[in-house]
Amino acid sequence: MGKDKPRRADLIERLADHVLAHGLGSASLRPLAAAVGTSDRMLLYYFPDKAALLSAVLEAVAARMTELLDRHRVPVSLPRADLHDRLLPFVLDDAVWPFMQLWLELASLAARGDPACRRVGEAIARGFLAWTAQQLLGPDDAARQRDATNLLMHVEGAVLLKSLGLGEEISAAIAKY
Amino acid sequence: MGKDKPRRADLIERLADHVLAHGLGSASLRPLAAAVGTSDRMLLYYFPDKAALLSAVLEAVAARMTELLDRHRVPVSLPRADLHDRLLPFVLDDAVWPFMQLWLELASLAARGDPACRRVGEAIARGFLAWTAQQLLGPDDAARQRDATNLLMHVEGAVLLKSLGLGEEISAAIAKY
DNA sequence: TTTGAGATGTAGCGGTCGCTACGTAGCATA
DNA sequence: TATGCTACGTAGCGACCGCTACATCTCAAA
Repeated sequence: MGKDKPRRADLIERLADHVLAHGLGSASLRPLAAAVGTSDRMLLYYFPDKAALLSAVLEAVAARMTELLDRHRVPVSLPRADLHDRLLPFVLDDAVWPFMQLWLELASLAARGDPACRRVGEAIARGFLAWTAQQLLGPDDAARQRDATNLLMHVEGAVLLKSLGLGEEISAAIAKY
Repeated sequence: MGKDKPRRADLIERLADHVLAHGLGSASLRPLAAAVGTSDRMLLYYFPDKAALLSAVLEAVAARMTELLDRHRVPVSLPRADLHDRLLPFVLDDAVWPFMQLWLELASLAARGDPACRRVGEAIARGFLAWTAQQLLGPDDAARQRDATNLLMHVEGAVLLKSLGLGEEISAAIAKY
């Protein structure tokens, strides 16, 4: 092992770039292949089928998201309001926004029953939840988990509203939260 | 006027049923036509093109959503926590869930730049916001608007998390909110 | 030098997509 | 009866979809 794997891993990373930039909706084999300088024929040589390819790509995206979150971690526990004030600008930041766009698309497809999107999306969500709970001040784990869930609800509601053009209303509202 | 319009209006309502049930992702002309007992040929007879058809259908869906909200309105103003406790079960209810699925899809497409989804989605969101602010107790309009935005962020974050299978975590968390 | 396995190009299959050309029933009016 | 408009069926176009058959090329091992 370790000989032909690099080619495949390299493909996955570059495909992840394209999916983050353009979404799953325009992730057909031929455009995808063109974007990474190969052919649909070769994508189906390295992956059994399109679903397997997308699963691999989505897992790579999830890994990047985890890395982004870890880089944003602070070594101390924070009160809920303080973590909220850190987290909300993070998810609305331009650098993170492609992930949030894909995150919305995952949620939309999962809501319609797509099993792969449901699986990857739920894993990311639970990771996000654990990341949040771990940095939260609170009397016990259960309380931190509840606070983290509420915090996440608020933050991801902001993502949804921003995608619909309510960014200014969010800015006006969060100062008071 | 008023002669051939009924046929078109009837088509829109039945198409709205199908879009609510199956989403925009599977809203191709031929399946859509089959679902309402006609042909793609006739859909493009009553509508100039697919985009116009979907715009009309989405506006019909928005009208239904507005009607649903109005039926859920209470004649008194409520504190934020009380309105929250009314609103959250509403959006997570099975009868409303098809609207929320479509709502997520709209947000996802709007985030990628689809102008029709952005327009309809933003209109629904602002309607939702006004509906909420109007039922909220508060010192002035600005404060009610801020509270309504925050409440909406929380509630729509719940929609997103539920679609990914975090329904139980939400139930556990909202009791403490 | 032969051989064999991985890597790649070419071409195309059957299907769905949005959309259109064309013909023609039905029916109200002149 | 002749005309003309609305409503609709049939058939198909060109583009794209996921996927595959088949021939070939490369290059290292035997």
